[in-house]
Amino acid sequence: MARNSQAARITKSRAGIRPRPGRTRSGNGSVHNDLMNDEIGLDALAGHAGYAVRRFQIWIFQDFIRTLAAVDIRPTQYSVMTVIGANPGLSQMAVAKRLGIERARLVHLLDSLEHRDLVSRIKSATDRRSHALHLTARGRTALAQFKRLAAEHERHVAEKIGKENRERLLQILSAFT
Amino acid sequence: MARNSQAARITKSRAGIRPRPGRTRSGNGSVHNDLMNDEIGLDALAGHAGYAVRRFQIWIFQDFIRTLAAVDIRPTQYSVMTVIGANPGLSQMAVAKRLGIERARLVHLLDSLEHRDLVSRIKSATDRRSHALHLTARGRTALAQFKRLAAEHERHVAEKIGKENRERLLQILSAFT
DNA sequence: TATTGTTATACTCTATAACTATA
DNA sequence: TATAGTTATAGAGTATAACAATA
Repeated sequence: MARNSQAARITKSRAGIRPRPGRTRSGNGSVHNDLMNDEIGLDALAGHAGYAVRRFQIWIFQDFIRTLAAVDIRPTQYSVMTVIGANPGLSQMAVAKRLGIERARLVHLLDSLEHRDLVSRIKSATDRRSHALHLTARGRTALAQFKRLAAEHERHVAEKIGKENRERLLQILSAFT
Repeated sequence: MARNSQAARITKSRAGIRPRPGRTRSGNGSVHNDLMNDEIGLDALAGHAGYAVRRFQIWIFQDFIRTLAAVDIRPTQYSVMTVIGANPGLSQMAVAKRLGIERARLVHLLDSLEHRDLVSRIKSATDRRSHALHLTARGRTALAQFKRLAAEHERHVAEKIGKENRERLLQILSAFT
Protein backbone atom coordinates (compact mmCIF):
# COMPACT_ATOMS: atom_id res chain seq x y z
CA MET A 1 0.00 0.00 0.00
CA ALA A 2 2.99 2.29 0.42
CA ARG A 3 3.55 2.79 -3.26
CA ASN A 4 6.36 5.10 -4.35
CA SER A 5 7.73 5.13 -0.85
CA GLN A 6 11.22 4.53 -2.13
CA ALA A 7 10.84 6.47 -5.37
CA ALA A 8 12.55 9.66 -4.33
CA ARG A 9 13.86 10.50 -7.74
CA ILE A 10 11.39 12.37 -9.90
CA THR A 11 11.99 12.58 -13.61
CA LYS A 12 10.90 16.17 -13.95
CA SER A 13 13.02 16.49 -17.04
CA ARG A 14 10.66 14.21 -18.94
CA ALA A 15 7.52 16.04 -17.85
CA GLY A 16 5.59 17.23 -20.87
CA ILE A 17 7.45 14.85 -23.15
CA ARG A 18 5.78 11.74 -24.47
CA PRO A 19 8.25 9.02 -23.52
CA ARG A 20 8.30 5.88 -25.65
CA PRO A 21 6.99 3.09 -23.50
CA GLY A 22 9.98 0.98 -22.59
CA ARG A 23 9.63 -2.74 -22.22
CA THR A 24 10.38 -2.99 -18.55
CA ARG A 25 10.13 -5.49 -15.76
CA SER A 26 8.04 -4.58 -12.76
CA GLY A 27 8.61 -5.64 -9.16
CA ASN A 28 6.67 -8.87 -9.37
CA GLY A 29 8.39 -9.87 -12.56
CA SER A 30 5.54 -9.28 -15.00
CA VAL A 31 6.40 -7.79 -18.35
CA HIS A 32 4.36 -4.88 -19.65
CA ASN A 33 4.54 -1.82 -21.83
CA ASP A 34 3.15 0.78 -19.44
CA LEU A 35 5.17 3.66 -18.18
CA MET A 36 6.72 2.86 -14.84
CA ASN A 37 5.65 4.96 -11.92
CA ASP A 38 8.80 7.01 -11.74
CA GLU A 39 8.81 7.53 -15.48
CA ILE A 40 5.52 9.41 -15.28
CA GLY A 41 6.26 13.09 -14.68
CA LEU A 42 4.19 15.06 -12.19
CA ASP A 43 4.70 18.34 -14.05
CA ALA A 44 3.24 21.27 -12.05
CA LEU A 45 2.16 18.88 -9.30
CA ALA A 46 5.77 18.55 -8.13
CA GLY A 47 5.71 22.20 -7.07
CA HIS A 48 2.52 22.00 -5.03
CA ALA A 49 2.93 21.58 -1.31
CA GLY A 50 -0.65 20.32 -1.06
CA TYR A 51 0.06 17.29 -3.22
CA ALA A 52 3.05 16.17 -1.15
CA VAL A 53 1.20 16.90 2.08
CA ARG A 54 -1.79 14.81 0.99
CA ARG A 55 0.41 11.86 0.04
CA PHE A 56 2.29 12.12 3.32
CA GLN A 57 -0.90 12.38 5.33
CA ILE A 58 -2.26 9.22 3.72
CA TRP A 59 0.95 7.36 4.54
CA ILE A 60 1.05 8.61 8.12
CA PHE A 61 -2.61 7.80 8.86
CA GLN A 62 -2.21 4.32 7.38
CA ASP A 63 0.80 3.70 9.61
CA PHE A 64 -1.08 5.03 12.65
CA ILE A 65 -4.08 2.80 11.94
CA ARG A 66 -1.81 -0.21 11.38
CA THR A 67 0.23 0.43 14.53
CA LEU A 68 -2.90 0.83 16.69
CA ALA A 69 -4.93 -1.87 14.92
CA ALA A 70 -4.64 -4.24 17.89
CA VAL A 71 -6.48 -1.72 20.10
CA ASP A 72 -8.85 -0.63 17.31
CA ILE A 73 -8.22 3.10 17.68
CA ARG A 74 -8.14 5.52 14.78
CA PRO A 75 -6.41 8.90 14.65
CA THR A 76 -9.55 10.94 15.37
CA GLN A 77 -10.57 8.72 18.29
CA TYR A 78 -7.07 9.06 19.70
CA SER A 79 -7.15 12.84 19.39
CA VAL A 80 -10.53 13.06 21.14
CA MET A 81 -9.45 10.85 24.04
CA THR A 82 -6.14 12.67 24.44
CA VAL A 83 -7.79 16.09 24.66
CA ILE A 84 -10.46 14.87 27.09
CA GLY A 85 -7.80 13.15 29.18
CA ALA A 86 -5.76 16.34 29.42
CA ASN A 87 -8.79 18.60 29.95
CA PRO A 88 -11.49 16.68 31.83
CA GLY A 89 -14.90 18.31 31.98
CA LEU A 90 -14.84 19.87 28.53
CA SER A 91 -18.15 20.20 26.68
CA GLN A 92 -18.70 18.54 23.30
CA MET A 93 -18.66 21.95 21.63
CA ALA A 94 -15.28 22.79 23.19
CA VAL A 95 -13.72 19.52 22.02
CA ALA A 96 -15.21 19.88 18.53
CA LYS A 97 -13.90 23.44 18.17
CA ARG A 98 -10.46 22.60 19.51
CA LEU A 99 -9.93 19.69 17.16
CA GLY A 100 -11.77 21.06 14.14
CA ILE A 101 -14.38 18.28 14.16
CA GLU A 102 -18.03 18.96 13.31
CA ARG A 103 -20.12 18.76 16.45
CA ALA A 104 -22.55 16.46 14.62
CA ARG A 105 -19.74 14.05 13.92
CA LEU A 106 -18.40 14.18 17.46
CA VAL A 107 -21.75 12.82 18.65
CA HIS A 108 -21.11 9.52 16.86
CA LEU A 109 -17.44 9.40 17.83
CA LEU A 110 -18.41 9.78 21.50
CA ASP A 111 -21.23 7.24 21.17
CA SER A 112 -18.71 4.63 20.10
CA LEU A 113 -16.17 5.56 22.80
CA GLU A 114 -18.91 5.58 25.43
CA HIS A 115 -20.16 2.15 24.35
CA ARG A 116 -16.62 0.87 24.80
CA ASP A 117 -16.59 2.35 28.32
CA LEU A 118 -13.66 4.63 27.50
CA VAL A 119 -15.41 8.00 27.86
CA SER A 120 -18.43 9.17 29.83
CA ARG A 121 -20.81 12.07 29.34
CA ILE A 122 -21.81 13.68 32.63
CA LYS A 123 -24.69 16.16 32.74
CA SER A 124 -23.40 19.59 33.58
CA ALA A 125 -24.92 21.04 36.73
CA THR A 126 -24.41 24.64 35.65
CA ASP A 127 -25.61 24.35 32.04
CA ARG A 128 -28.07 21.54 31.59
CA ARG A 129 -27.75 21.70 27.81
CA SER A 130 -24.15 20.53 27.87
CA HIS A 131 -22.23 17.42 28.88
CA ALA A 132 -18.97 17.36 30.80
CA LEU A 133 -16.70 14.81 29.16
CA HIS A 134 -14.44 12.53 31.20
CA LEU A 135 -12.38 9.42 30.65
CA THR A 136 -13.58 6.40 32.59
CA ALA A 137 -11.08 4.52 34.78
CA ARG A 138 -10.84 2.02 31.95
CA GLY A 139 -10.38 4.89 29.50
CA ARG A 140 -7.43 6.28 31.46
CA THR A 141 -5.66 2.93 31.51
CA ALA A 142 -6.40 2.36 27.85
CA LEU A 143 -5.20 5.83 26.83
CA ALA A 144 -1.84 5.17 28.47
CA GLN A 145 -1.46 2.14 26.24
CA PHE A 146 -2.67 4.05 23.16
CA LYS A 147 -0.03 6.69 23.84
CA ARG A 148 2.72 4.08 23.96
CA LEU A 149 1.59 2.69 20.61
CA ALA A 150 1.24 6.19 19.15
CA ALA A 151 4.81 6.92 20.24
CA GLU A 152 5.87 3.80 18.36
CA HIS A 153 4.05 5.12 15.29
CA GLU A 154 5.85 8.41 15.72
CA ARG A 155 9.16 6.56 15.62
CA HIS A 156 8.10 5.10 12.26
CA VAL A 157 7.58 8.66 11.03
CA ALA A 158 11.03 9.65 12.24
CA GLU A 159 12.55 6.63 10.47
CA LYS A 160 10.70 7.52 7.29
CA ILE A 161 11.60 11.21 6.94
CA GLY A 162 14.48 11.53 9.41
CA LYS A 163 14.54 12.67 13.02
CA GLU A 164 15.57 16.23 12.23
CA ASN A 165 13.11 16.59 9.36
CA ARG A 166 10.28 15.43 11.61
CA GLU A 167 11.15 18.12 14.13
CA ARG A 168 11.45 20.75 11.42
CA LEU A 169 8.04 19.70 10.12
CA LEU A 170 6.43 20.03 13.55
CA GLN A 171 7.95 23.48 13.85
CA ILE A 172 6.82 24.64 10.40
CA LEU A 173 3.26 23.44 11.01
CA SER A 174 2.97 24.60 14.62
CA ALA A 175 0.56 27.35 13.56
CA PHE A 176 -2.01 24.75 12.52
CA THR A 177 -2.31 22.80 15.75
CA MET B 1 -13.56 28.02 8.76
CA ALA B 2 -9.85 28.68 9.32
CA ARG B 3 -10.01 28.31 13.06
CA ASN B 4 -6.81 28.63 15.08
CA SER B 5 -5.06 30.00 12.06
CA GLN B 6 -3.49 32.74 14.10
CA ALA B 7 -3.19 30.79 17.35
CA ALA B 8 0.47 29.90 17.13
CA ARG B 9 1.04 29.88 20.87
CA ILE B 10 0.20 26.58 22.47
CA THR B 11 -0.19 26.44 26.22
CA LYS B 12 1.53 23.11 26.64
CA SER B 13 2.34 24.02 30.20
CA ARG B 14 -1.32 23.74 31.16
CA ALA B 15 -1.81 20.38 29.51
CA GLY B 16 -3.05 17.86 32.01
CA ILE B 17 -4.12 20.57 34.42
CA ARG B 18 -7.78 21.41 34.88
CA PRO B 19 -7.84 25.17 34.35
CA ARG B 20 -10.57 27.16 36.08
CA PRO B 21 -12.83 28.43 33.34
CA GLY B 22 -12.07 32.11 32.99
CA ARG B 23 -14.84 34.52 32.07
CA THR B 24 -13.50 35.58 28.72
CA ARG B 25 -14.63 37.42 25.65
CA SER B 26 -14.49 35.62 22.36
CA GLY B 27 -13.83 37.11 18.95
CA ASN B 28 -17.44 37.98 18.20
CA GLY B 29 -17.92 39.60 21.59
CA SER B 30 -20.07 36.92 23.23
CA VAL B 31 -19.42 36.16 26.89
CA HIS B 32 -19.06 32.55 27.98
CA ASN B 33 -17.45 30.29 30.53
CA ASP B 34 -15.92 27.68 28.25
CA LEU B 35 -12.24 27.15 27.92
CA MET B 36 -10.90 29.20 25.08
CA ASN B 37 -9.34 27.27 22.23
CA ASP B 38 -5.77 28.11 23.12
CA GLU B 39 -6.39 27.32 26.78
CA ILE B 40 -7.15 23.70 25.90
CA GLY B 41 -3.92 21.73 25.95
CA LEU B 42 -3.24 19.18 23.21
CA ASP B 43 -1.06 17.06 25.48
CA ALA B 44 0.58 14.22 23.49
CA LEU B 45 -1.11 15.45 20.31
CA ALA B 46 1.32 18.36 20.11
CA GLY B 47 4.16 15.90 19.49
CA HIS B 48 2.45 14.02 16.69
CA ALA B 49 3.41 15.03 13.16
CA GLY B 50 0.23 13.42 11.83
CA TYR B 51 -2.02 15.77 13.75
CA ALA B 52 -0.30 18.91 12.43
CA VAL B 53 -0.15 17.46 8.92
CA ARG B 54 -3.86 16.67 8.96
CA ARG B 55 -4.79 20.18 10.10
CA PHE B 56 -2.49 21.70 7.51
CA GLN B 57 -3.86 19.49 4.75
CA ILE B 58 -7.41 20.56 5.57
CA TRP B 59 -6.41 24.22 5.40
CA ILE B 60 -4.49 23.82 2.16
CA PHE B 61 -7.27 21.89 0.39
CA GLN B 62 -9.87 24.43 1.51
CA ASP B 63 -7.73 27.23 0.10
CA PHE B 64 -7.24 25.33 -3.15
CA ILE B 65 -10.97 24.68 -3.53
CA ARG B 66 -11.75 28.33 -2.73
CA THR B 67 -9.12 29.66 -5.15
CA LEU B 68 -10.33 27.43 -7.99
CA ALA B 69 -14.03 27.69 -7.14
CA ALA B 70 -14.73 29.86 -10.20
CA VAL B 71 -13.56 27.05 -12.50
CA ASP B 72 -15.08 24.29 -10.31
CA ILE B 73 -11.94 22.19 -10.08
CA ARG B 74 -10.95 20.26 -6.97
CA PRO B 75 -7.44 19.08 -6.01
CA THR B 76 -7.86 15.53 -7.29
CA GLN B 77 -9.33 16.67 -10.60
CA TYR B 78 -6.42 19.06 -11.01
CA SER B 79 -3.87 16.34 -10.30
CA VAL B 80 -5.48 13.97 -12.84
CA MET B 81 -5.57 16.60 -15.59
CA THR B 82 -2.00 17.70 -14.89
CA VAL B 83 -0.61 14.17 -15.14
CA ILE B 84 -2.58 13.39 -18.29
CA GLY B 85 -1.50 16.70 -19.82
CA ALA B 86 2.16 15.92 -19.15
CA ASN B 87 1.91 12.25 -20.17
CA PRO B 88 -0.71 11.88 -22.90
CA GLY B 89 -1.79 8.35 -23.73
CA LEU B 90 -1.54 6.94 -20.22
CA SER B 91 -3.96 4.19 -19.26
CA GLN B 92 -6.38 4.61 -16.36
CA MET B 93 -4.40 2.08 -14.33
CA ALA B 94 -1.18 4.04 -14.86
CA VAL B 95 -2.78 7.31 -13.72
CA ALA B 96 -4.42 5.63 -10.74
CA LYS B 97 -1.16 4.02 -9.62
CA ARG B 98 0.90 7.16 -10.13
CA LEU B 99 -1.45 9.36 -8.07
CA GLY B 100 -2.50 6.79 -5.49
CA ILE B 101 -6.15 6.90 -6.51
CA GLU B 102 -8.30 3.76 -6.54
CA ARG B 103 -8.98 2.74 -10.13
CA ALA B 104 -12.68 2.44 -9.26
CA ARG B 105 -12.72 6.06 -8.16
CA LEU B 106 -10.81 7.28 -11.20
CA VAL B 107 -13.65 5.97 -13.38
CA HIS B 108 -16.06 8.53 -11.88
CA LEU B 109 -13.47 11.31 -11.88
CA LEU B 110 -12.86 10.74 -15.60
CA ASP B 111 -16.59 10.49 -16.30
CA SER B 112 -17.07 13.99 -14.94
CA LEU B 113 -14.03 15.41 -16.76
CA GLU B 114 -15.13 13.73 -19.99
CA HIS B 115 -18.66 15.13 -19.66
CA ARG B 116 -17.14 18.57 -19.34
CA ASP B 117 -15.13 17.92 -22.54
CA LEU B 118 -11.80 18.33 -20.75
CA VAL B 119 -10.48 14.77 -21.12
CA SER B 120 -11.14 12.03 -23.66
CA ARG B 121 -10.77 8.26 -23.48
CA ILE B 122 -9.42 6.78 -26.68
CA LYS B 123 -9.56 3.02 -27.26
CA SER B 124 -6.08 1.59 -27.34
CA ALA B 125 -5.25 -0.20 -30.58
CA THR B 126 -2.68 -2.49 -28.99
CA ASP B 127 -4.64 -3.53 -25.90
CA ARG B 128 -8.36 -3.28 -26.39
CA ARG B 129 -9.00 -3.54 -22.64
CA SER B 130 -7.40 -0.20 -21.93
CA HIS B 131 -8.05 3.45 -22.74
CA ALA B 132 -5.44 6.01 -23.76
CA LEU B 133 -6.17 9.24 -21.89
CA HIS B 134 -5.76 12.63 -23.54
CA LEU B 135 -6.74 16.20 -22.85
CA THR B 136 -9.15 17.67 -25.37
CA ALA B 137 -8.29 20.98 -27.03
CA ARG B 138 -10.65 22.60 -24.56
CA GLY B 139 -8.94 20.67 -21.74
CA ARG B 140 -5.51 21.99 -22.69
CA THR B 141 -6.70 25.60 -22.67
CA ALA B 142 -8.57 25.07 -19.42
CA LEU B 143 -5.60 23.39 -17.73
CA ALA B 144 -3.42 26.40 -18.48
CA GLN B 145 -5.91 28.55 -16.60
CA PHE B 146 -6.18 26.03 -13.75
CA LYS B 147 -2.39 26.13 -13.41
CA ARG B 148 -2.42 29.92 -13.11
CA LEU B 149 -5.03 29.71 -10.35
CA ALA B 150 -3.17 26.86 -8.65
CA ALA B 151 -0.03 28.99 -8.65
CA GLU B 152 -2.05 31.71 -6.94
CA HIS B 153 -3.12 29.16 -4.33
CA GLU B 154 0.52 28.18 -3.89
CA ARG B 155 1.33 31.82 -3.12
CA HIS B 156 -1.28 31.70 -0.36
CA VAL B 157 0.57 28.72 1.11
CA ALA B 158 3.86 30.61 0.96
CA GLU B 159 2.24 33.60 2.70
CA LYS B 160 0.82 31.32 5.36
CA ILE B 161 3.92 29.35 6.37
CA GLY B 162 6.70 31.43 4.80
CA LYS B 163 8.50 31.07 1.49
CA GLU B 164 11.49 29.22 2.92
CA ASN B 165 9.38 26.92 5.07
CA ARG B 166 7.28 25.98 2.04
CA GLU B 167 10.42 25.00 0.16
CA ARG B 168 11.79 23.07 3.14
CA LEU B 169 8.46 21.25 3.36
CA LEU B 170 8.56 20.26 -0.32
CA GLN B 171 12.07 18.97 0.19
CA ILE B 172 11.24 16.98 3.33
CA LEU B 173 8.23 15.35 1.68
CA SER B 174 9.80 14.75 -1.73
CA ALA B 175 9.90 11.01 -1.04
CA PHE B 176 6.10 10.90 -1.01
CA THR B 177 5.38 12.42 -4.39
C1' DT C 1 -33.02 34.72 20.39
C1' DA C 2 -28.97 31.96 20.71
C1' DT C 3 -26.55 27.69 21.99
C1' DT C 4 -25.86 22.44 23.02
C1' DG C 5 -26.55 18.16 21.71
C1' DT C 6 -28.91 15.41 18.48
C1' DT C 7 -30.78 13.46 14.13
C1' DA C 8 -30.82 13.41 9.30
C1' DT C 9 -29.22 14.09 4.57
C1' DA C 10 -25.85 14.55 0.89
C1' DC C 11 -21.52 14.42 -1.09
C1' DT C 12 -16.41 13.14 -1.05
C1' DC C 13 -13.05 9.76 -0.28
C1' DT C 14 -11.22 5.10 0.82
C1' DA C 15 -11.49 0.17 0.54
C1' DT C 16 -13.45 -3.95 -1.34
C1' DA C 17 -15.67 -7.29 -4.17
C1' DA C 18 -17.49 -8.86 -8.29
C1' DC C 19 -18.55 -8.56 -13.16
C1' DT C 20 -17.14 -8.05 -18.55
C1' DA C 21 -14.14 -8.04 -22.04
C1' DT C 22 -10.17 -8.75 -23.22
C1' DA C 23 -5.10 -10.56 -22.88
C1' DT D 1 -5.30 -17.12 -15.28
C1' DA D 2 -4.54 -12.42 -15.05
C1' DT D 3 -5.49 -7.55 -16.13
C1' DA D 4 -8.31 -3.02 -17.47
C1' DG D 5 -12.23 -0.90 -16.90
C1' DT D 6 -16.65 -0.84 -14.70
C1' DT D 7 -20.37 -1.22 -11.22
C1' DA D 8 -21.78 -1.62 -6.59
C1' DT D 9 -21.49 -1.34 -1.61
C1' DA D 10 -19.87 0.07 2.96
C1' DG D 11 -17.51 2.96 6.10
C1' DA D 12 -15.00 7.41 7.21
C1' DG D 13 -15.06 12.15 6.89
C1' DT D 14 -17.07 16.81 5.62
C1' DA D 15 -20.83 20.11 5.27
C1' DT D 16 -25.49 21.40 6.18
C1' DA D 17 -30.03 21.89 8.00
C1' DA D 18 -33.43 21.34 11.38
C1' DC D 19 -35.25 20.08 15.91
C1' DA D 20 -35.80 19.84 21.34
C1' DA D 21 -34.18 21.37 25.55
C1' DT D 22 -32.17 24.97 27.75
C1' DA D 23 -29.90 29.44 28.31
